[in-house]
Parts: sequence; structure tokens; C-alpha cells
Amino acid sequence: MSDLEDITLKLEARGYRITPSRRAVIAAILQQQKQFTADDLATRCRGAGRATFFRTLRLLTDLGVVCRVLMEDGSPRYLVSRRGHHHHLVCTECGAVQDLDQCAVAGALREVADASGYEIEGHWLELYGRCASCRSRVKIAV
Amino acid sequence: MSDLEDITLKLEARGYRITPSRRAVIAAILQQQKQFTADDLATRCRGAGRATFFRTLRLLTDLGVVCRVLMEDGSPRYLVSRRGHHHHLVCTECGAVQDLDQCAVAGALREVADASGYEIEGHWLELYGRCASCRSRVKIAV
DNA sequence: TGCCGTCTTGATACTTTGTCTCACTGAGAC
DNA sequence: GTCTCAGTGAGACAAAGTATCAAGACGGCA
Repeated sequence: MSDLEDITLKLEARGYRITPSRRAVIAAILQQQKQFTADDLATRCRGAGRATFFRTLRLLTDLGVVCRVLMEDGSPRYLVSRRGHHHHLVCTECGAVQDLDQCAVAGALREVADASGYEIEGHWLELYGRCASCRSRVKIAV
Repeated sequence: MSDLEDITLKLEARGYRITPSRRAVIAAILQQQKQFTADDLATRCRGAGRATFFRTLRLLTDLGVVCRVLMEDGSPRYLVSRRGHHHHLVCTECGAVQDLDQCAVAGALREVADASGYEIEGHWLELYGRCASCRSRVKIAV
């Protein structure tokens, strides 16, 4: 089953209609090799209007098909996602984003909850650094 | 020593001038009891123009006097900060923000760095949940 | 087939949160 | 006095959405 079909099935299962506009947005997203800005995609996706484009993007984010990554300067990027709850490692040099399999804070959260009296319902974690290939490139250059 | 003096000294130590506009922004920030939006503060702070206001806010953020908190919906808030590196616990019900003393992820970061080959330079963590008082209020209501 | 309610769309205006530019000002150095 | 430079404010611009609203498409039902 293709990714496109997979996503449309997910949408239909939730009672959303599969319209040409939505299909166009999904296809444009699936073409992206790495992370992209909303603007990137909007210009590439001629099959839907601006409002529809953002609506569909939000819909897919809610569905977990796409996830939002905050870069170090606070600007948002989007990324096709094929897993549930996870975090990101963002390379500040080349902009590459790597998924983090395990949730690095799950254990620590329980302690925080106990200490603070909060009932923790969610969290947001992004890690920033330099990826292995950027690090080796600098070593060679030096 | 008052907070205002404390902050102006920090600015002077870095070679920044203490101007009436900067003083007005700092005073407005210190009046805030809890977290605030940029807009909140800008309307309250009549002593400086919009650009100057944002410049000063950024300056204070860089200086660590103010810190930026991302709410669950992605909207930014600001908060007077009296400590170094720390994270926030945000109550999704009343909007209260509590500082987290320890960095909950410091240990986990080393493991992630080893596993991924990244050199981790920074991270961003926010926790969302319901604070103790909101939880007890619901219990009473039920 | 026609009707009705609901979902979806696209154009467009608007909002929020900043940043950029540029002419001007004021303070300190010489 | 004048030169330099940090700082200022007005206003334009930008990114990333959101809100509104009329119009169209679609599905169910009689």
C-alpha cells in the first residue's frame, strides 16, 4: 500500500472526505525528502488554496502523519512522520532532523510530577547539536 | 538592591547604555506578576517604540533576565527569570508557569549523544499538565 | 430527481510576533 | 565644536497562521 493510500484511509476512517485539494497537499508533503517550511510546501502545492493548505496541514498534524519541529531560532518546520510519540535531534549546521526513537524524558517526568504536584499531560522536547557528518566534515577541514 | 538596578548593572557590565526607553521596558517587565505576551507588555509600556521594545526584550532574553516559554499551542510567552538554565512546567488550565529546578534531561542527553553521534549543544523542554491547585479544584467541583 | 444539511473550498482580510530600514538624536571622546 | 557611534521611533515588511463567508460538492432521504 502506498503512503498516499495509507493516509487517505486514515482520513476516511475519521470521517474526513478525500477531496482533490487534500490529495494534492498530501502528495506534495510525501514528495518532500526532508523537513520543509509551510511556505515551501504552499508554493509547491498549487492544487489547493492557502487556507485549505493550512487546514489540511493541521489535519495531518493532528493525525500524526506530519509533525512540527521547532528549529533553534523558533521557526517551525514540518516533517513526514511514521511513528507515534517521539522527539527530534536537529543539526544546527545542515538543518538535518533525526527522529529519536526513545522518549528521553519519560523517566524524569515521573519524578518531576511527584515533586511538583503537577499531573503531566504532555511535553515538548527538541535537541540541537551538530550531526556526525557535520562534525567529521569540520575535522577534515581543520 | 532592587531588581531594576540589578538588571541595569548587568546591562552596563556588557557595555549597553541605560536609556529611558530601556528603563521603561525593564520597569514594565518587572511589574508583571506572571507570564505575559509581547503584546501585553507592548501596550503597557508606553515609554518606548515598538522596535525598541522588541530590541530590549531580545536583549534581556539574551541576558537571561527574561525567558521565553512556549505554550502548548505554540504561542510564546515571556517570564521574568532569576536563574540560569532551567525548564518550565506549564499548567494548561490556569496558564501558571512553574520553574523546574533541575534539568530533567541532562542525564538522558549523554545517552542520546552517544547513540546518535550528535554533539548536543542545546535543548528545549517544556512540560504541560495541570497544577496542584487546578487538580484539587476539579476534585472539589466533582 | 429534487431537496436539504453538512462538509469543504478558496479568496481575502486580519492577527500575531517579530525584523528591517532609515533618518534622526544624544552622549562621550578628542 | 565636531565626529562617531549606540540607540531610537516610525513605519514597512514578513512569516505563519486564523477567521470569515459565499459558493460548491456530496450524501442521504423522500
